[in-house]
Amino acid sequence: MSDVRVRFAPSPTGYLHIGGLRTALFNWLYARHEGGTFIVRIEDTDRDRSTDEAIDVILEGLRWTGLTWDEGPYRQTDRLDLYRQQAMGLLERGQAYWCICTTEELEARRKEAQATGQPLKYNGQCRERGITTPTQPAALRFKSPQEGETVVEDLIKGAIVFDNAVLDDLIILRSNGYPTYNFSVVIDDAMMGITHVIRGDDHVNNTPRQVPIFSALGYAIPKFAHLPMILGADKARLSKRHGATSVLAYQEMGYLPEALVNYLVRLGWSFGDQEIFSLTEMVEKFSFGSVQKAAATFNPEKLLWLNAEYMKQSDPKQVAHQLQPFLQQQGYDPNSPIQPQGGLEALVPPLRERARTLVEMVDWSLPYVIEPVVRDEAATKKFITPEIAPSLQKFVERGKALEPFTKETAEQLFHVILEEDGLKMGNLAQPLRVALTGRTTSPGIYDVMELLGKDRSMNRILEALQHVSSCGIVPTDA
RNA sequence: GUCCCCAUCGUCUAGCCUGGCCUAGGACGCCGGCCUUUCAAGCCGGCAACACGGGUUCAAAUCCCGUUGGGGACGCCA
Repeated sequence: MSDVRVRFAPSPTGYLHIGGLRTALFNWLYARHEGGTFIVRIEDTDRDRSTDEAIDVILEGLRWTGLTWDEGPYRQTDRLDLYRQQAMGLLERGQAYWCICTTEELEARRKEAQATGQPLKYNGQCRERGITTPTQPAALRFKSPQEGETVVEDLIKGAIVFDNAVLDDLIILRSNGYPTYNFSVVIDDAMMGITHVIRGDDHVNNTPRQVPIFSALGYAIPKFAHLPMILGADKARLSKRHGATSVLAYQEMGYLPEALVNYLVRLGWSFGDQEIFSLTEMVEKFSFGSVQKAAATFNPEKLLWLNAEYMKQSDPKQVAHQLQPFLQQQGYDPNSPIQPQGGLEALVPPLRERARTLVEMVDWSLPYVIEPVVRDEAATKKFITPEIAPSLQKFVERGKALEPFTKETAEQLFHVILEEDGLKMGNLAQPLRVALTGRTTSPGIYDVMELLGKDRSMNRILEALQHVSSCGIVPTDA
């Protein structure tokens, strides 16, 4: 194992979203590529917005996509003493100071600065006050360097130069005693020996604020890699407005985790013209050098295509397994005798040519797993006609005697009847399809019959013929 | 407003670092055709981009500068 240590550090204020998952993925890929350690750390220092439910959901999302972690999940709220201790050290060494400006004052100043077009920067009012023992609520601020420049050597974007004059004296300890993000992240990255900070590029501007804290504390500065953002179709940062952004929502919509991950890795990373990568391949081929600098737009159509590709390439048994819970939601009972011939996995090869998600596949599956079949009225009326009824009748009579009843023997019978009755393929196939499945679209009818088996196939045709007889058009003794 | 980042088909991208092989390649989507018992799938073909302006050079998508456009950040959020 190499000494590379990376972390995914979500804040548990909501679900795991697409952007977060992509960040986690790139951390994971780099860790695995280098044989390093992937750490999960929950940044829950915002005690108003953090919830345990959110932690569960985030971890569940990570598990679903197979991004296994080696250490953690650590929680920052378990480490509060550590941050306070480090903050006090800074205070003692004169690298931090108490600030008694109230939130209201700060807010008012910000508003005014905004209105007059001034920089929205803390004015340093308390910097020289030298408050040693505050008698009112006070926050601790870090004395940021105000001269010179800070250069961040980003692994993706290259060197980024910041004039230190733009740096705020940022709050590191809130008046409630909790550390703020920019402080706890530094302490943890340092103490956990993080070697590479891989995060969204909405954090680039935080980097020059964090670097001086590492230095003030005497810690080594990690390497940074800032990933481009993922945008919605309107080019705005991906958010709820853009529809589903929760990772688990994709699970519910019937996406395969491997497909989602594959889609996400290609949002910002590429390897020549290759589109499809197994997890192993991604790990092997990943490098920061081929990570895009520009933001990417999330394209649900391409995700759909990839998902369809994965369903086609996966082991049918595996797909059937993933399909089952979705089917059960629609009333399928795995213990019922009503099963496709060959089991659920026999359904997968014909249906995956027609479905792009597991949810779509469920709809195609219904005729084979639910009795009685749901019949489309219009289709039945149109195709199950008095004219074709005798041929269907004949199909049943002879079909009953077929042994074995397979798609091959069904096909033979079909052709015999075509010839005898002088019919074209379409004349008989479409009525048969409607009789068997209740709908006008399905896999090839021989496949359908094999999936249904002899008894159910014959019964379905008979049921359909009832429709003709109940209309009183032709008598039938079926 | 200030700071930072970015810029190849509608979208994801290859090419850029190490200028000529680029008449700019692939993929999604779209359009057309083939196949065909329906719907798909599959196969074949088509439309479609180097943001703009200046340099540098024999030669620029590739290097430099500027403009424009887009994104991000500016919290006692993370």
